[in-house]
Amino acid sequence: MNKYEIIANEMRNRIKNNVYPIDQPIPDEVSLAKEFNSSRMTMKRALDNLVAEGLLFRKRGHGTFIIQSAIQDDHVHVVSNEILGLTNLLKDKKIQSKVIQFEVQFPTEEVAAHLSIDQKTPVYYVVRLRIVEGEPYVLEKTYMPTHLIPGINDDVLHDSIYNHITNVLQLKIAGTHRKIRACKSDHIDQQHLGCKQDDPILEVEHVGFLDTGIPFEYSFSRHRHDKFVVTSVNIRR
Amino acid sequence: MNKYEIIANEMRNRIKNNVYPIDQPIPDEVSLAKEFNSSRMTMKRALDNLVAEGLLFRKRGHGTFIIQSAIQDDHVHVVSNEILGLTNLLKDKKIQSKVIQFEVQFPTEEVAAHLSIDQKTPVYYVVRLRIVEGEPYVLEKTYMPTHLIPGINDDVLHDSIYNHITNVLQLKIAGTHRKIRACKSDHIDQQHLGCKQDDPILEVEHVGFLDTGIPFEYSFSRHRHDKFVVTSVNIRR
DNA sequence: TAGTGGTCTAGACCACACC
DNA sequence: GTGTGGTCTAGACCACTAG
Repeated sequence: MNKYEIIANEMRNRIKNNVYPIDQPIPDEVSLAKEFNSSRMTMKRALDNLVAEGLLFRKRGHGTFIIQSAIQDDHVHVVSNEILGLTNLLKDKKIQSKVIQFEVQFPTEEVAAHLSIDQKTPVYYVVRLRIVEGEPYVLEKTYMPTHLIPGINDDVLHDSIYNHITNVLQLKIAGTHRKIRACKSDHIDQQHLGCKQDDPILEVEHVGFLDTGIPFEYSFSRHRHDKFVVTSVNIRR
Repeated sequence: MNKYEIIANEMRNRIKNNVYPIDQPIPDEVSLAKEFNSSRMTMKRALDNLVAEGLLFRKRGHGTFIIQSAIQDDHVHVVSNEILGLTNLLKDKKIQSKVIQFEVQFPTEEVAAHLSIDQKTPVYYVVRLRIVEGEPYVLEKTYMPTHLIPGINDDVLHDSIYNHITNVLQLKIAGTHRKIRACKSDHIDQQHLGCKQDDPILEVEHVGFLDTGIPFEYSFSRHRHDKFVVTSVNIRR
């Protein structure tokens, strides 16, 4: 654990436990740096993290303040935590996967473009229903270049593609680009997610890329509207 | 303009203009710092920004690489740019506002909690249809404590509440917390957004807070599903 | 082992807000 | 003016990767 993380954790606890008055600035950076026996840059970095979390706000020339509305609800960054795949995001829950479709295709122009490949490079097309604690949770449609992610089979699909990529193939996932939108549900959604005909879907379009910068996955995750919310925090700089 | 911003801009241009081979690491931080006549920390900070934008990725012990899929589409951070309100986000477009409802209420428990006030503190309740280039764009339902945001009237509502807050009241908006979800449209959505009965809605729940850390706005923005997408980029650290 | 990015330091000066 | 956060420096050491 780095020093700035240790300091950030301590400060987060203090703030949540009301050690600092909510309507006053917290102590200035120089004093805090002295208290934590760190340089001011390191102290600042710790506070930067809490600012990014939406817990603190800075007023240049004035001080660093607690965001009142942040203390009440414990908001979670779904967006930024979900890089690791569902199996790792919901570690404590029982997750099952039902494979609905699994084939090899030549990609459409759109899929090829998002994967940075040409249309003659074959891709896996996987449709899976992810079931969390016995409840249908999300329907995932995934395209992956076969040459990048070899060895996909039923065992992998029933477990976790992400674990296969990171543990078996020893590849490293670097990040994702996402688009979030609302859609009508189609009959496949209704059949597998158990939603009604007029229930909407929260769709997350997703490009995942490896630590080489190469995209390895282009997917559409279709969520029941009543079971999935994306949260985000934005602090002005 | 700060030095790290200048450097980031230059590097962004170089990357987008293919100055650096896409499958190779870009020059190392020490060399780049020397080239830009900066310290390594400042160089790193410039690159940090490009990493946050989803343009670059770092491999510790190896180098800094270009994310291939990032160069193709010019993805925009809707989430992080929208703090300033619709009028400022879509500056070049013609925006009209139709006031559908405007009253003063005692807040429900939920609204009071999100605004950090008690249920005896009156709030404005405003429902507005925002029309962009003549097309219905979003239906906004907004709660604001009357004592924090005084002087709301029809003129303000037809222009921009955000401009009233920042220019007239001279308050400073610090940031927002958001939740994004899909909903069914109700008859009010259908009537004003011109969507069909089975069209879904992309709803953004939103708490805005001032640079004092005090929440001033709790709102629900209901978007036509075919005209609004939220994008996000996530890079693992 | 050499080279890369990650962290941390101690100090400097600047920009801004309040008195 | 005084005190705050914002930026920047020059250098150090650590952690990781590749050959």
